Amino acid sequence: MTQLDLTPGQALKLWHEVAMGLVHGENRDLNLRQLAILLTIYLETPPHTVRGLAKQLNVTKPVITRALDSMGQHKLVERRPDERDRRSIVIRRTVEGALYLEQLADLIVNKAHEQNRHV
Amino acid sequence: MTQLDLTPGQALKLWHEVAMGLVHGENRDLNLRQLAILLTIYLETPPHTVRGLAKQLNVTKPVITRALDSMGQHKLVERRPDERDRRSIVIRRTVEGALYLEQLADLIVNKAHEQNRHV
DNA sequence: CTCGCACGATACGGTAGCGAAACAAATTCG
DNA sequence: CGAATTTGTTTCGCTACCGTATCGTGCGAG
Repeated sequence: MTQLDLTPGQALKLWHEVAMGLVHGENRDLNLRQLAILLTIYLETPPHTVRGLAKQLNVTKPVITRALDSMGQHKLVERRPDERDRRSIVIRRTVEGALYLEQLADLIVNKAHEQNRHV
Repeated sequence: MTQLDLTPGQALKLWHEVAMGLVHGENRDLNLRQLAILLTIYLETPPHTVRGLAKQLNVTKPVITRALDSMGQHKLVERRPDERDRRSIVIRRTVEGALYLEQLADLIVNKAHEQNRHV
């Protein structure tokens, strides 16, 4: 398995490069909180609900609702009713969301590789 | 020199962990854009001016002015007049800003090391 | 000396996000 | 059944940012 060893300097530089890449791109949506929500949905084991996400991220429920609204408009996630308990909804992944995170991963990986050349 | 090799999965997981750390912890209201500005000031070679930062980040000048306002309130950066050209100002680093980024670097490094254990 | 230009700051109108509180609907429990 | 609880949403008042346009000041060419 690839070991992940970073010096503090490398860490900041990597974060800088990626942040610059996101800012440069048309990433005008998706705030840091919303990105954290999106990543939780895609990386943690389902099912995901509003209250569950609110608890994991230590934010209030309306924050999740609003994040789902905006991310739903971009089709990055999908809301489905929970058949077992109709008070709840289940947040599901979408093809578009997976693609979006794939691009983010590529950005990070590429910036990390760039550092190897420059150092 | 430490090589920096990341799989896409590792990249997303790392970004997720760090984003969660920032969201969960006391986020200093620093926007992704503002963080990019702060990192540019600390990682790129000085001197830094409003117009220069605006160009590097591909944003308008008021964005820089406002970011300097809020970061200045937190003492993360400092404005100084440019003696050679009094129309310009020079943005300088502060002890508090360096400390803040040091903590950010630690967060990233720690999350990266945690991944080695879990994988 | 004057006029145009460059620099950073500000005004303005608009959008989006926030927390607290109130809300409707579904479930649970007495 | 009916009351209390849970779940997600909405409302309300507020703050933070944004981009465009404009301003005040300092510089510099003519």
